[in-house]
Amino acid sequence: MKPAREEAGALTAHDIVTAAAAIIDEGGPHALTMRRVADAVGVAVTGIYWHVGNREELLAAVGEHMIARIGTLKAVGETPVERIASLAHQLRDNLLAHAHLVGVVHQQAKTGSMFQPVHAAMATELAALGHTGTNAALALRSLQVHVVGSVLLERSIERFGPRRDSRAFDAWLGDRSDRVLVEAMSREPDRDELFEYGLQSLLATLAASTEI
Amino acid sequence: MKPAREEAGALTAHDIVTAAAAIIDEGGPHALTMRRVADAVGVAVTGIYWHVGNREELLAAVGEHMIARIGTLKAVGETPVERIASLAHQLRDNLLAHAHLVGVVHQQAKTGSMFQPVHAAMATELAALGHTGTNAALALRSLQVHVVGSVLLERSIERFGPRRDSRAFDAWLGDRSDRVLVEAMSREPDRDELFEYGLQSLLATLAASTEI
DNA sequence: GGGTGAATGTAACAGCATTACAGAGGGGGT
DNA sequence: ACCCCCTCTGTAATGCTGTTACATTCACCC
Repeated sequence: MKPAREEAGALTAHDIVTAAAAIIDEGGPHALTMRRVADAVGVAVTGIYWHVGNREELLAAVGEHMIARIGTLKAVGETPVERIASLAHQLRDNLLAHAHLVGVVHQQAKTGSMFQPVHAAMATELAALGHTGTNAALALRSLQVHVVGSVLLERSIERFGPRRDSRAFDAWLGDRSDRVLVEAMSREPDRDELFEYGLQSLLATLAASTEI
Repeated sequence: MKPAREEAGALTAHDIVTAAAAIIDEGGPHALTMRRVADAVGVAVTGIYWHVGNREELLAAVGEHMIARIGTLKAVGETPVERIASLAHQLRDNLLAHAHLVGVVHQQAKTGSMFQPVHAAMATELAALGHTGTNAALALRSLQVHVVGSVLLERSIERFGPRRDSRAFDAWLGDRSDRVLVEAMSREPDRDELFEYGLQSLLATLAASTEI
């Protein structure tokens, strides 16, 4: 019998992985079902198992795919601090574009691999600031925590939409005088501003400890 | 017919929620099955639905349970900065004890409610530092991002154990001279040290902007 | 006793991951 | 030409999941 999928006779594992990545991209890992992947590539479920083995292995392959897609970023700016900041921003933008896939990579404890090129680039700038060895490693990891943490936090908020918790505002009203603070906390936060604040804090301590 | 569960004739929603929280605590949200909850409290599956309605509603109730359990923390220390740091540490310890439940709360976008008491306590200290209004709100949220981000990152690492990615080390070897940095990055990070580094960075910027 | 509503159990449905098994198709050996 | 083996795909089944329609028990009130 003629196979259902007309063109491109051979079904490759790569096709499956890209289809799976697309499904996860819109709908999260929860939406990734083997049946759906099979339908997407036009094949029976068992074909998926033949090529990728498992759902877990499929997720692992999707993670590798994501890691490869990050690619190399280019540091821009005059000072080392500016260049580090530019790397962090580029990375964040890249990750936010595929926030669900970041979660997949992270759940496989492969975040380190994903960050490796950026770490290498940042290490150069850190060395210019006088940070090397374990000191530089700590700084790199702190930057990583901040970027990944921000992206992961943003992801799950998106998922549920801006469903504000009404009690928050009321509870704050029982507080003391700072009306502006209360009102600011009851609004949606500006995520870019938040990311920038933490990033600048880290960069400031880096610059400060240089001068010692 | 006599019901299977002998003691405590009345099955309350509270029993179900605590059982569900226990299941999630060891095994993550993935392990929360309606049938498993039913077995845990010694009742048929439909009993669960009668009391809590839904799996989603059950998760929401577990989230509320977790929020209530955080309780009020007590700031200790001489300076406002020390007191804020103590609050952050206490909160982190509390959350780490139930890291899976933090994920549940966060996925319901109710992290704000969970943080409300801590925010109130921190706001007092921030005011002592001269931070009020939108400025203080930004600082509070940055602290929240750091604490929650750290806990969430730690959670998924735990889940998969210390499965180091072998390529990371090899890739770094192709780099330039800093052997100490390479070796430090290939080791497991010290999470406490990492948390402290980011926290102190935030606190430093808080203290610095006071003096302006 | 009769009714009324809360609480529970039985049994079923659809969807999920996974797998045992049977084929189709092609290439190589004889 | 024939056969066999390897790669790949489909059919059908198993056991898990959430959820619900329905019947049943139990306690209380009139």
